[in-house]
Amino acid sequence: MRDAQSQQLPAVKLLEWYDRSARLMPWRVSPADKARGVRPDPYRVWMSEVMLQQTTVAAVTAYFQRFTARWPTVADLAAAEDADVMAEWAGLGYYARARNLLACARAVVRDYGGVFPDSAAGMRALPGVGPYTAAAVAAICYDEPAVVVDGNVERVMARLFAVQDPLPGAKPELVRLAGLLTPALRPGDYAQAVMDLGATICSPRNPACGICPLLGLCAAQQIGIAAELPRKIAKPEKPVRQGVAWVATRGGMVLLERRAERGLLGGMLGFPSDGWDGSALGAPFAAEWRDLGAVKHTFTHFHLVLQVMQSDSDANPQRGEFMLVNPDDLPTLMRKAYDLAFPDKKPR
DNA sequence: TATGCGTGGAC
DNA sequence: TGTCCAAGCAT
Repeated sequence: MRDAQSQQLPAVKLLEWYDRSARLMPWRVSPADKARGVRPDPYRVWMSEVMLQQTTVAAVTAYFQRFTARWPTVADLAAAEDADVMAEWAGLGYYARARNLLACARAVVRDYGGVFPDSAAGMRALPGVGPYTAAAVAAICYDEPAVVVDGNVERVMARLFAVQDPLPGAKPELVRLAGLLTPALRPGDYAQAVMDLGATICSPRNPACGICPLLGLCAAQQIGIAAELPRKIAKPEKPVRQGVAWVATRGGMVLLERRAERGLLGGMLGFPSDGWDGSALGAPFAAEWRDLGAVKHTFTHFHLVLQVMQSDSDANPQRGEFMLVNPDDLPTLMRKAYDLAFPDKKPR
Protein backbone atom coordinates (compact mmCIF):
# COMPACT_ATOMS: atom_id res chain seq x y z
CA MET A 1 0.00 0.00 0.00
CA ARG A 2 1.41 3.36 -1.03
CA ASP A 3 -0.01 5.16 2.01
CA ALA A 4 2.01 3.09 4.46
CA GLN A 5 4.06 6.17 5.35
CA SER A 6 3.28 9.86 5.41
CA GLN A 7 2.34 11.47 2.15
CA GLN A 8 3.82 14.90 1.68
CA LEU A 9 2.79 15.85 -1.86
CA PRO A 10 -0.91 16.61 -1.20
CA ALA A 11 -0.04 18.91 1.72
CA VAL A 12 2.54 20.74 -0.38
CA LYS A 13 0.04 21.24 -3.20
CA LEU A 14 -2.68 22.35 -0.79
CA LEU A 15 -0.44 24.89 0.96
CA GLU A 16 0.66 26.33 -2.40
CA TRP A 17 -2.98 26.66 -3.37
CA TYR A 18 -3.87 28.19 0.00
CA ASP A 19 -1.14 30.79 -0.33
CA ARG A 20 -2.55 31.78 -3.71
CA SER A 21 -6.22 31.81 -2.86
CA ALA A 22 -6.94 31.82 0.89
CA ARG A 23 -10.28 33.46 1.59
CA LEU A 24 -10.42 36.36 3.99
CA MET A 25 -12.54 35.76 7.05
CA PRO A 26 -12.83 37.98 10.11
CA TRP A 27 -11.34 35.35 12.42
CA ARG A 28 -8.30 34.73 10.23
CA VAL A 29 -4.99 36.56 10.36
CA SER A 30 -4.05 37.85 6.92
CA PRO A 31 -0.82 36.51 5.36
CA ALA A 32 0.66 40.02 5.60
CA ASP A 33 -0.04 40.25 9.34
CA LYS A 34 1.16 36.71 9.86
CA ALA A 35 4.44 37.63 8.15
CA ARG A 36 4.76 40.39 10.75
CA GLY A 37 4.43 37.82 13.52
CA VAL A 38 0.77 38.36 14.39
CA ARG A 39 -0.74 35.24 15.92
CA PRO A 40 -4.41 34.24 15.69
CA ASP A 41 -6.40 35.09 18.83
CA PRO A 42 -7.51 31.78 20.40
CA TYR A 43 -10.69 33.42 21.66
CA ARG A 44 -11.73 34.46 18.17
CA VAL A 45 -10.62 31.20 16.56
CA TRP A 46 -12.47 29.16 19.19
CA MET A 47 -15.63 31.23 18.78
CA SER A 48 -15.53 30.94 14.99
CA GLU A 49 -15.03 27.19 15.17
CA VAL A 50 -17.98 26.72 17.51
CA MET A 51 -20.19 28.86 15.28
CA LEU A 52 -19.01 26.97 12.21
CA GLN A 53 -20.08 23.59 13.61
CA GLN A 54 -22.59 22.35 11.02
CA THR A 55 -23.01 25.93 9.85
CA THR A 56 -21.81 27.77 6.75
CA VAL A 57 -19.33 30.64 6.66
CA ALA A 58 -22.01 32.83 5.09
CA ALA A 59 -24.38 32.24 8.02
CA VAL A 60 -21.70 32.67 10.67
CA THR A 61 -19.95 35.88 9.60
CA ALA A 62 -22.49 38.44 10.84
CA TYR A 63 -22.96 36.57 14.14
CA PHE A 64 -19.22 36.45 14.68
CA GLN A 65 -18.93 40.20 14.11
CA ARG A 66 -21.72 40.96 16.57
CA PHE A 67 -20.40 38.59 19.26
CA THR A 68 -16.82 39.86 19.12
CA ALA A 69 -17.92 43.50 19.00
CA ARG A 70 -20.11 43.03 22.06
CA TRP A 71 -17.74 40.69 23.95
CA PRO A 72 -14.18 41.38 22.73
CA THR A 73 -12.46 39.02 25.18
CA VAL A 74 -13.23 35.71 26.84
CA ALA A 75 -13.50 37.55 30.16
CA ASP A 76 -16.18 39.84 28.70
CA LEU A 77 -18.13 36.85 27.46
CA ALA A 78 -17.75 35.00 30.74
CA ALA A 79 -19.32 37.97 32.53
CA ALA A 80 -22.31 38.17 30.16
CA GLU A 81 -25.88 37.37 31.16
CA ASP A 82 -27.17 34.03 29.90
CA ALA A 83 -30.24 35.65 28.34
CA ASP A 84 -28.12 38.16 26.39
CA VAL A 85 -25.96 35.40 24.89
CA MET A 86 -28.98 33.27 23.96
CA ALA A 87 -30.68 36.30 22.37
CA GLU A 88 -27.55 37.11 20.35
CA TRP A 89 -27.35 33.50 19.16
CA ALA A 90 -31.02 33.45 18.08
CA GLY A 91 -31.39 32.32 14.48
CA LEU A 92 -28.06 30.51 14.25
CA GLY A 93 -29.46 27.18 15.43
CA TYR A 94 -28.15 24.32 17.56
CA TYR A 95 -28.68 26.34 20.71
CA ALA A 96 -26.75 23.94 22.95
CA ARG A 97 -23.71 25.54 21.32
CA ALA A 98 -24.58 28.90 22.85
CA ARG A 99 -25.00 27.43 26.31
CA ASN A 100 -21.70 25.56 25.95
CA LEU A 101 -20.01 28.68 24.57
CA LEU A 102 -20.85 30.55 27.75
CA ALA A 103 -19.97 27.60 29.98
CA CYS A 104 -16.63 27.28 28.18
CA ALA A 105 -15.81 30.98 28.53
CA ARG A 106 -16.55 30.81 32.24
CA ALA A 107 -14.43 27.67 32.62
CA VAL A 108 -11.49 29.34 30.87
CA VAL A 109 -11.72 32.33 33.22
CA ARG A 110 -12.30 30.27 36.34
CA ASP A 111 -9.89 27.38 35.74
CA TYR A 112 -7.25 28.83 33.40
CA GLY A 113 -7.00 32.48 34.41
CA GLY A 114 -8.67 33.62 31.20
CA VAL A 115 -6.09 31.96 28.92
CA PHE A 116 -7.17 29.12 26.63
CA PRO A 117 -5.24 25.83 27.02
CA ASP A 118 -2.46 25.72 24.41
CA SER A 119 -2.98 22.13 23.29
CA ALA A 120 -5.67 20.02 21.65
CA ALA A 121 -5.82 17.78 24.71
CA GLY A 122 -6.38 20.79 26.95
CA MET A 123 -9.02 22.28 24.67
CA ARG A 124 -10.84 18.96 24.41
CA ALA A 125 -11.74 19.08 28.12
CA LEU A 126 -13.78 22.27 27.69
CA PRO A 127 -17.57 22.21 27.24
CA GLY A 128 -18.74 22.22 23.62
CA VAL A 129 -15.23 21.42 22.36
CA GLY A 130 -15.03 18.04 20.64
CA PRO A 131 -12.28 16.35 18.64
CA TYR A 132 -12.68 18.62 15.63
CA THR A 133 -12.76 21.97 17.42
CA ALA A 134 -9.91 21.06 19.78
CA ALA A 135 -7.70 20.00 16.87
CA ALA A 136 -8.59 23.03 14.76
CA VAL A 137 -7.82 25.57 17.51
CA ALA A 138 -4.57 23.82 18.44
CA ALA A 139 -3.40 23.67 14.83
CA ILE A 140 -4.40 27.20 13.90
CA CYS A 141 -3.31 28.96 17.10
CA TYR A 142 -0.40 26.87 18.35
CA ASP A 143 0.97 25.06 15.28
CA GLU A 144 0.21 21.71 16.84
CA PRO A 145 0.08 19.06 14.09
CA ALA A 146 -3.30 17.88 15.33
CA VAL A 147 -5.41 15.84 12.93
CA VAL A 148 -8.31 18.08 11.96
CA VAL A 149 -11.27 16.11 10.61
CA ASP A 150 -14.58 17.69 9.69
CA GLY A 151 -17.03 16.94 6.93
CA ASN A 152 -14.82 18.61 4.34
CA VAL A 153 -11.77 16.59 5.32
CA GLU A 154 -13.80 13.39 5.22
CA ARG A 155 -14.97 14.19 1.72
CA VAL A 156 -11.52 15.17 0.45
CA MET A 157 -9.91 12.03 1.93
CA ALA A 158 -12.67 9.78 0.58
CA ARG A 159 -12.06 11.14 -2.90
CA LEU A 160 -8.28 11.43 -2.79
CA PHE A 161 -7.97 7.77 -1.76
CA ALA A 162 -11.20 6.53 -3.40
CA VAL A 163 -12.61 5.16 -0.17
CA GLN A 164 -15.82 3.42 -1.17
CA ASP A 165 -17.08 2.31 2.22
CA PRO A 166 -20.03 4.46 3.30
CA LEU A 167 -20.11 6.89 6.21
CA PRO A 168 -20.34 6.78 9.12
CA GLY A 169 -18.57 3.41 9.11
CA ALA A 170 -15.68 4.72 7.03
CA LYS A 171 -14.89 7.48 9.50
CA PRO A 172 -11.96 5.78 11.29
CA GLU A 173 -10.28 5.00 7.96
CA LEU A 174 -10.74 8.61 6.82
CA VAL A 175 -9.25 9.87 10.09
CA ARG A 176 -6.29 7.56 9.60
CA LEU A 177 -5.72 8.88 6.08
CA ALA A 178 -6.05 12.47 7.26
CA GLY A 179 -3.35 11.72 9.82
CA LEU A 180 -0.99 10.52 7.10
CA LEU A 181 -1.32 13.84 5.27
CA THR A 182 -1.09 16.23 8.20
CA PRO A 183 2.24 18.10 7.94
CA ALA A 184 4.50 19.06 10.82
CA LEU A 185 5.00 22.48 9.24
CA ARG A 186 2.07 24.93 9.02
CA PRO A 187 -0.55 22.44 10.22
CA GLY A 188 -3.03 25.26 10.83
CA ASP A 189 -2.80 26.65 7.33
CA TYR A 190 -2.95 23.10 6.00
CA ALA A 191 -6.15 22.35 7.93
CA GLN A 192 -7.78 25.52 6.69
CA ALA A 193 -6.61 24.73 3.16
CA VAL A 194 -8.33 21.32 3.16
CA MET A 195 -11.52 22.81 4.53
CA ASP A 196 -11.44 25.67 2.02
CA LEU A 197 -10.92 23.12 -0.73
CA GLY A 198 -13.91 21.12 0.47
CA ALA A 199 -16.06 24.23 0.74
CA THR A 200 -15.24 25.44 -2.77
CA ILE A 201 -13.63 23.07 -5.28
CA CYS A 202 -14.12 19.63 -3.70
CA SER A 203 -17.79 20.37 -3.02
CA PRO A 204 -20.40 17.69 -2.29
CA ARG A 205 -22.13 18.09 -5.65
CA ASN A 206 -20.42 18.94 -8.93
CA PRO A 207 -16.84 19.09 -7.67
CA ALA A 208 -14.64 21.33 -9.84
CA CYS A 209 -11.98 18.69 -10.44
CA GLY A 210 -10.63 20.57 -13.46
CA ILE A 211 -9.21 23.35 -11.28
CA CYS A 212 -8.32 21.24 -8.24
CA PRO A 213 -4.77 21.57 -6.89
CA LEU A 214 -4.88 17.82 -6.21
CA LEU A 215 -5.77 16.92 -9.79
CA GLY A 216 -3.51 14.06 -10.78
CA LEU A 217 -3.20 12.88 -7.18
CA CYS A 218 -6.91 12.09 -6.71
CA ALA A 219 -7.82 8.43 -7.06
CA ALA A 220 -11.56 9.03 -7.31
CA GLN A 221 -11.13 11.61 -10.06
CA GLN A 222 -8.91 9.24 -12.00
CA ILE A 223 -11.55 6.52 -12.02
CA GLY A 224 -14.42 8.96 -12.54
CA ILE A 225 -16.32 8.61 -9.27
CA ALA A 226 -15.34 11.76 -7.37
CA ALA A 227 -18.87 13.16 -7.32
CA GLU A 228 -20.21 9.89 -5.88
CA LEU A 229 -17.97 10.00 -2.82
CA PRO A 230 -18.19 9.86 0.08
CA ARG A 231 -20.97 7.29 0.02
CA LYS A 232 -23.44 7.56 2.89
CA ILE A 233 -25.99 5.35 4.55
CA ALA A 234 -29.47 6.54 3.59
CA LYS A 235 -31.25 8.54 6.27
CA PRO A 236 -34.76 7.74 7.46
CA GLU A 237 -37.42 10.15 6.21
CA LYS A 238 -38.69 12.88 8.47
CA PRO A 239 -42.10 12.50 10.11
CA VAL A 240 -44.53 15.43 10.25
CA ARG A 241 -45.56 16.72 13.67
CA GLN A 242 -48.43 19.09 14.42
CA GLY A 243 -48.73 21.62 17.23
CA VAL A 244 -50.28 24.86 18.43
CA ALA A 245 -48.57 28.11 19.45
CA TRP A 246 -50.41 30.66 21.57
CA VAL A 247 -49.50 34.26 20.75
CA ALA A 248 -50.98 36.47 23.45
CA THR A 249 -50.55 40.21 22.93
CA ARG A 250 -50.97 43.02 25.40
CA GLY A 251 -50.08 46.51 24.25
CA GLY A 252 -46.76 46.08 22.47
CA MET A 253 -45.89 43.05 24.56
CA VAL A 254 -46.15 39.33 23.83
CA LEU A 255 -46.43 36.40 26.20
CA LEU A 256 -43.21 34.35 26.14
CA GLU A 257 -41.67 31.64 28.23
CA ARG A 258 -38.09 30.50 28.66
CA ARG A 259 -37.82 26.97 27.29
CA ALA A 260 -36.18 24.15 29.22
CA GLU A 261 -32.37 24.09 29.09
CA ARG A 262 -32.30 20.71 27.42
CA GLY A 263 -34.04 19.57 24.30
CA LEU A 264 -35.54 21.42 21.37
CA LEU A 265 -34.71 25.15 21.26
CA GLY A 266 -33.29 24.65 24.75
CA GLY A 267 -32.83 27.81 26.78
CA MET A 268 -34.52 30.01 24.18
CA LEU A 269 -37.57 32.23 24.45
CA GLY A 270 -40.72 30.93 22.81
CA PHE A 271 -44.47 31.27 22.71
CA PRO A 272 -46.37 28.88 24.91
CA SER A 273 -47.08 25.95 22.63
CA ASP A 274 -47.99 22.32 22.75
CA GLY A 275 -48.47 19.16 20.83
CA TRP A 276 -45.15 19.03 18.99
CA ASP A 277 -42.31 18.98 21.51
CA GLY A 278 -43.61 16.59 24.11
CA SER A 279 -45.67 19.21 25.93
CA ALA A 280 -49.47 19.29 25.95
CA LEU A 281 -50.40 22.06 28.32
CA GLY A 282 -53.04 23.87 26.29
CA ALA A 283 -53.68 27.61 26.14
CA PRO A 284 -52.00 29.85 28.76
CA PHE A 285 -55.41 31.26 29.69
CA ALA A 286 -59.05 30.97 28.67
CA ALA A 287 -59.93 33.51 26.01
CA GLU A 288 -61.17 33.85 22.49
CA TRP A 289 -58.25 32.72 20.38
CA ARG A 290 -58.13 33.75 16.71
CA ASP A 291 -56.72 31.25 14.24
CA LEU A 292 -53.99 33.03 12.25
CA GLY A 293 -53.12 29.98 10.17
CA ALA A 294 -50.08 27.73 10.31
CA VAL A 295 -46.34 28.13 9.97
CA LYS A 296 -44.16 25.35 8.61
CA HIS A 297 -40.69 24.63 9.87
CA THR A 298 -38.24 21.78 9.43
CA PHE A 299 -35.92 20.60 12.18
CA THR A 300 -33.11 18.11 11.86
CA HIS A 301 -35.34 15.13 12.35
CA PHE A 302 -38.96 16.19 11.71
CA HIS A 303 -41.21 18.61 9.85
CA LEU A 304 -43.50 20.78 11.93
CA VAL A 305 -46.85 22.35 11.10
CA LEU A 306 -47.57 24.81 13.88
CA GLN A 307 -51.03 26.35 14.15
CA VAL A 308 -50.81 29.92 15.46
CA MET A 309 -53.58 31.18 17.75
CA GLN A 310 -53.72 34.83 18.84
CA SER A 311 -55.56 36.73 21.55
CA ASP A 312 -55.60 40.23 23.06
CA SER A 313 -57.30 39.20 26.30
CA ASP A 314 -55.97 40.67 29.54
CA ALA A 315 -56.60 37.46 31.44
CA ASN A 316 -53.98 36.24 33.88
CA PRO A 317 -51.60 33.80 32.18
CA GLN A 318 -50.78 30.46 33.82
CA ARG A 319 -47.57 30.18 31.82
CA GLY A 320 -44.97 32.67 30.67
CA GLU A 321 -44.52 36.38 31.07
CA PHE A 322 -45.54 39.39 28.99
CA MET A 323 -42.40 40.98 27.56
CA LEU A 324 -41.26 43.55 25.08
CA VAL A 325 -39.16 41.50 22.69
CA ASN A 326 -36.98 42.14 19.68
CA PRO A 327 -38.16 39.48 17.21
CA ASP A 328 -34.53 38.99 16.18
CA ASP A 329 -33.99 37.51 19.65
CA LEU A 330 -36.37 34.62 18.94
CA PRO A 331 -35.43 31.30 17.36
CA THR A 332 -36.58 31.12 13.77
CA LEU A 333 -39.63 28.94 14.42
CA MET A 334 -40.95 31.41 16.98
CA ARG A 335 -40.02 34.30 14.71
CA LYS A 336 -42.24 32.78 12.03
CA ALA A 337 -45.16 32.70 14.45
CA TYR A 338 -44.38 36.27 15.51
CA ASP A 339 -44.38 37.42 11.90
CA LEU A 340 -47.81 35.92 11.40
CA ALA A 341 -49.15 37.98 14.33
CA PHE A 342 -47.23 41.16 13.37
CA PRO A 343 -47.02 41.13 9.59
CA ASP A 344 -46.03 44.80 9.57
CA LYS A 345 -42.69 44.34 11.30
CA LYS A 346 -39.72 43.91 9.03
CA PRO A 347 -38.15 40.49 8.60
CA ARG A 348 -34.49 40.34 9.50
C1' DT B 1 -22.76 3.20 18.04
C1' DA B 2 -27.15 5.84 17.38
C1' DT B 3 -29.88 9.64 18.18
C1' DG B 4 -31.18 14.48 19.10
C1' DC B 5 -30.23 18.88 17.99
C1' DG B 6 -31.53 24.44 13.64
C1' DT B 7 -31.17 26.91 9.92
C1' DG B 8 -30.82 28.74 5.26
C1' DG B 9 -29.00 27.99 0.70
C1' DA B 10 -28.30 25.14 -3.49
C1' DC B 11 -30.37 22.46 -6.81
C1' DT C 1 -42.43 22.23 -3.90
C1' DG C 2 -38.74 18.60 -1.57
C1' DT C 3 -34.19 16.91 -0.48
C1' DC C 4 -29.63 17.38 0.78
C1' DC C 5 -26.30 19.49 3.09
C1' DA C 6 -22.64 22.57 6.27
C1' DA C 7 -15.83 23.98 9.60
C1' DG C 8 -19.93 18.52 15.33
C1' DC C 9 -21.04 17.71 20.11
C1' DA C 10 -23.38 15.50 24.00
C1' DT C 11 -25.42 11.67 25.67
